[in-house]
Amino acid sequence: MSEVTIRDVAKAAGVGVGTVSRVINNHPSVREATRKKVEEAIKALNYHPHTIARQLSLGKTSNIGVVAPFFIRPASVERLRGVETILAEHKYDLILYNVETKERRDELFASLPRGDMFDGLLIFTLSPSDEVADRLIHGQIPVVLVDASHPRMSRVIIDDVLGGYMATKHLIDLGHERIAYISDILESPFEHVGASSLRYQGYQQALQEAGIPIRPEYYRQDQHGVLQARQMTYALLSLPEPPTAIFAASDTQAIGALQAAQERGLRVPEQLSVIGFDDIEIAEYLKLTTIHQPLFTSGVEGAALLFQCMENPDRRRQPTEILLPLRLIERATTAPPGG
Amino acid sequence: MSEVTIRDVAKAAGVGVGTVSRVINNHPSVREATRKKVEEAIKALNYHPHTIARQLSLGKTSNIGVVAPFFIRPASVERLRGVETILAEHKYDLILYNVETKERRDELFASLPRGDMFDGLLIFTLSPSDEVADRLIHGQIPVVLVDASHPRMSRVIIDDVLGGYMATKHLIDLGHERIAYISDILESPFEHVGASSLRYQGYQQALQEAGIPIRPEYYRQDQHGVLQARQMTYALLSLPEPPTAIFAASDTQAIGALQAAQERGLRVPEQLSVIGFDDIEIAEYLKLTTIHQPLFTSGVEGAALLFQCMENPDRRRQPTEILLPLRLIERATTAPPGG
DNA sequence: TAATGATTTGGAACCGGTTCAATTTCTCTT
DNA sequence: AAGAGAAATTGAACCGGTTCCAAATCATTA
Repeated sequence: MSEVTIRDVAKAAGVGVGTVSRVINNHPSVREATRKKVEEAIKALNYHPHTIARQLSLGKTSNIGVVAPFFIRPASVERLRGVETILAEHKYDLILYNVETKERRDELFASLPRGDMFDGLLIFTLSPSDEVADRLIHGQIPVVLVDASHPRMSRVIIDDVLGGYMATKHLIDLGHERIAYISDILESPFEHVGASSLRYQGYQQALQEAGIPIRPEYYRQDQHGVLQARQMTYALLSLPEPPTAIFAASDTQAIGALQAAQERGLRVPEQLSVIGFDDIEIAEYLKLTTIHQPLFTSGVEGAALLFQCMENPDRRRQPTEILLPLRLIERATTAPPGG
Repeated sequence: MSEVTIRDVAKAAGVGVGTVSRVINNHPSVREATRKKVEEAIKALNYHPHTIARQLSLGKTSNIGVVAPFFIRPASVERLRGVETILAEHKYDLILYNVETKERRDELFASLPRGDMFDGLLIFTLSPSDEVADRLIHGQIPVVLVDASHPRMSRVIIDDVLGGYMATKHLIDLGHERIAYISDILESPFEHVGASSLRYQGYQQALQEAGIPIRPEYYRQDQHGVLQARQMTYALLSLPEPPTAIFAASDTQAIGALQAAQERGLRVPEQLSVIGFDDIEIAEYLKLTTIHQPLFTSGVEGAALLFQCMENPDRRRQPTEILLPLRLIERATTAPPGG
C-alpha cells in the first residue's frame, strides 16, 4: 500500500498542495471548511508525511546525534538517559553512534561535522584534538562535549583533577601511604586527554602535598573492564610491599579490585581499602566508597546547552563551560590501614 | 562555509552532475582522467554529499530504528550492543527510541510503521497488540521483535515460562517449599503479555508439579528497580511464615532482595536463597545464582534477522521465530534451606 | 577514411515535501 | 451593487541528490 504523497491528497481533496501542507503544519490561514476537506482526504488515504522529504525541504532534521563510546561504561548509559529526557521535551529523535575502535572514531569525526543528519551533536567522553575541534567548530551544526573538553568548545565537565585529588586525599586522611592507582589506558586511542589521566594528576598532587613519594609500581593501566582491573589488582597485591589502598579510575574497575581482594582472601576495608569513581547505580549496593559525579545531570545539562546553541547562534559563538560538582561518598570499602 | 552542492562540484570540474554522482558512488563507467578531475574538485571545495537528499532520492536511509523501553536497564544495553555489532558491519546507523510512558509508546507505534526514517525496525520487550501488529506487518518496512512476541511477526525470544520453571525447580530441588516470587508489574501498561507474567506461570507450574501449594502472599509486584525489590523483600520477610527462597524476575530485582537480606542480618544462602534472571554483567561478581539468557546474542540475532528480512522480501512474509537457550547458572546465593 | 559499436557524458526529470509570488475568493463599506 | 482590502488558495520553483535517455566521444574494423 501507501506511497501516498501530498499531491495525491491534494487531488483527492480538490485543493492545491500548498493548502495540504498548511493543514499538516496547522498554519492558521486555512478556512475551516477547507481544513476539514483536507483532513478527511488525509484520513481516507491514510496519508503520513514523508519525514525525509520534509527534512530536505526544511533543512532541519529534528534529530540530534550522540557519539558515545557507551558500551564500555555504564556511566554513558546514565548520561544518555539524561539526554533523552530533554530530547523528548523538544520532540527530537536520537541518532546514536557507538565508537569502539579508533577507525570508527576517525571515520565519524570526519563525516559528522557535515551534520546533515541532525541539527546538533553531543559528544561523550572523547576530547577532540585541535584539528578535529576546528572542523567541529566550523561545521554546520553546534556541538557540545559531555565528559570531554576542548577550550574552544562548549562542554559539560567535572574537574577530574580535583576528583582524583579528593579520592586520594580521602585515603591519605585515613592514614594510608601505600596508595595505588589503577585505570584504563591513559593514552587511549579515543581520548585526547582522558579523564583517567587527569585523575592521575590529582592523585599525584595529593600524594605530593602529603609528602608521600610517588611509586611507579603503584600505578597500573589496562583496557577498561572488570577483568583487567582484577588482574591489575592481583599484580599490585603480589608486590613485595603491596598497597594498602587502591584508587580505581571507575567504579567498574573498583569492582575488579574488590573481586581480586575477595579471591585473595583479603578483607575489605580492614586489609585493603578501595575507592572508585562515578557512583554508578550498583555502587550503593556494593557499599563502595566512591567519588560521585552527576551522570544523569550531565546528560540533561549537555542536551539543554545544545538546544540553546541551536536556537541562539550567539550562544554558539561563545563556548560555555558547565562544571558539575563532585562529592565524596563514604561507604564501606575504605578505612584506616592496618589488617 | 559549505553548502557546496553536487552542481557546484560539476561546474568546478567542468562536467555534468551525473558524472559527479557516478564518481561519488564509484560507478565503473567513468574515464580515469574524468574521475581525477572530479575528485580534485571535490577536495578543493571540501564537498560532502548531503545525506538527507541522498536518502530521499534513493528511497533508502541506511538507518535502522530501535525501540527500547528503559534502555537504562542493563539488559537493554547488552542487547543494543549486540545490535550495534551487526549495524557496524552493514554501515547502518542507529536511531534509538526510548519509551518510558504509555503515551510515548502509542505515539511511536502510530508513527513508526511509516518507516521513512529507517529501513528496518527492531522492537525490544514490547509485545504489540493484534492491532498494532497488523499495522506493523502492513507497514513499509520489516520489523523484528526482540524479547517480545507476536505469532504473526518475526521474533527473537526465550521461553520465559520455561525460565520461570527452571528457577523455581532449582529451588525446589534444593529442598525449598516456601518460595516467593517478586517481579515488576505483570500488567504493565507497556507489554501485552510481559516476560514477568510468563515467568510467573513457570513458577506456578513447578510448584504445582511438586505438589506445593501456591500462596498468594508469596507473590509481590512493584515497579522495576532495586529499591522496590528491597521493599517487597522486606514485606515478605515480615510475614508470619516468611519464605526461605526468593525468585526475582530480574537480576536487578535480585540485588534488591540481597540488599534486604543483608540489612535484616540474614545470611545468604544459609538463611535465604535468592535466584535472579538474566545474568547481567555484575551477577558474576555478586555470585548471584541466576537463569542466564543470551542478551548480547539476542541483539545480534535480532539485527541479523532484520537484515535478512530487508534484503529478502520472502523472508519477511513468513515470520521466523528464533528461540534462544536458557541456562541455570549456579553460584553462591542458593542452597538448601535451614538456617 | 568512413562506418559501426562500445564507452562516457550531459542534463532533464524525479524523490516528496515547503514556500512564496500571483491569483482568486471573501468580507465589508459606502 | 461596486470597489477596496483582507484572507485564502494555487502551483511553480526549490531543497540536493540519483537515474536514465539521448548525445557525444572513443576505439575498432573494413
